[in-house]
Amino acid sequence: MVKELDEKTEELPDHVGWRLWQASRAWQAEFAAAMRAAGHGWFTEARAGLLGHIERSGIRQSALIERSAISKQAIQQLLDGLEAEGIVERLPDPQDGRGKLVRYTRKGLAALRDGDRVKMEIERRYVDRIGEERFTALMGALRALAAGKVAAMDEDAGVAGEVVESK
Amino acid sequence: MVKELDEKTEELPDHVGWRLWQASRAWQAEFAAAMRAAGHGWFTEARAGLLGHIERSGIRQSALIERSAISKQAIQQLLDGLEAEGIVERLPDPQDGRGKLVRYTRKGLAALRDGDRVKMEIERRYVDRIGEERFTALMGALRALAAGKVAAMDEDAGVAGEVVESK
DNA sequence: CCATATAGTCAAGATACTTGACGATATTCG
DNA sequence: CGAATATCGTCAAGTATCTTGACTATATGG
Repeated sequence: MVKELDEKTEELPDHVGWRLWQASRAWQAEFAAAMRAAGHGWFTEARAGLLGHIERSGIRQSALIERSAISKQAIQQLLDGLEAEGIVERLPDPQDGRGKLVRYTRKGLAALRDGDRVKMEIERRYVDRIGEERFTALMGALRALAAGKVAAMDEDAGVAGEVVESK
Repeated sequence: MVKELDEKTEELPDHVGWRLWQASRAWQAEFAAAMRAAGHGWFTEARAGLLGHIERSGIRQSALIERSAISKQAIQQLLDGLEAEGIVERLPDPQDGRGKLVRYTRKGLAALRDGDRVKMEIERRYVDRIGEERFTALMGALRALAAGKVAAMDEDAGVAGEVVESK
């Protein structure tokens, strides 16, 4: 089944961008597969990213928009989908007649717990695979990279909107 | 303009999947921006990913499909776009009446050179940012992860093109 | 009260994929 | 040889994600 690429020794990419992409895709595929296996078939990457920004206690939709680097319309569409799946619900904000509160349903909270568990399992597998030391180095480098990216800005708050991104 | 997120100290994601995604996206954005700045306005992330698999000497479309983890139809659509932009051209394969050869045009080769230069520049910036040692550790860990993935999954023939090289 | 900003929605479209169906060519094998 | 089968590329249609523009409803600050 495996192709005999060896015969030609193709030079496949090995620069940092490719490696990051490759690793990121692999993680996402593993996570999504595990979530689907856990019965959360509605799970997608974009939704995962959004859910990561919704606190257990709920959040105002406008606040959600601020911290997710994508357009409010995109978020709305994602929320529409999640609401239809019964993961979150939207209630009117008693504090503001314009606003809405986004909250997990019970089903959503269960999914959240499974998500945390799956993440830990994947992380454990990663450590098994490459060793604790290497894994720590990986995380350190990735964190440093992320921090360095915003080193230009001192304001911690200003950073949040940018770094948080949608995922 | 700056939001006061500090007051709540939101716990932003910090697991390995998030970090990988974040780093991958940042790299791609940086690369695409630099390419567009270099006059290659047709450049997008998806196209970049595909172009990375096309050798200077050209490649059979079917071979391209094998090593790109997406469907052949998606690749075809990307190639359609690249062909329309004049980056690649498709010629009939003299060896196989069904097949086609995908080759860079002169314009495509120029873009490729710029791409290599940009990659090196980004890598240099990364090293400046987090230090040579950390960067080396990052690459080592990512390579190890990719290599370990092959051993871990065997039902993954579909992405053979992606992982085979890791040995 | 009025001007303006904010919260959310609706609509349309672009990009990057997917699956399914299909015709044309190659290969294998009775 | 010729028929079954596999491969190569294409066409068509649909999904997921994200965009911009236009709009309504509510809030806020002179």
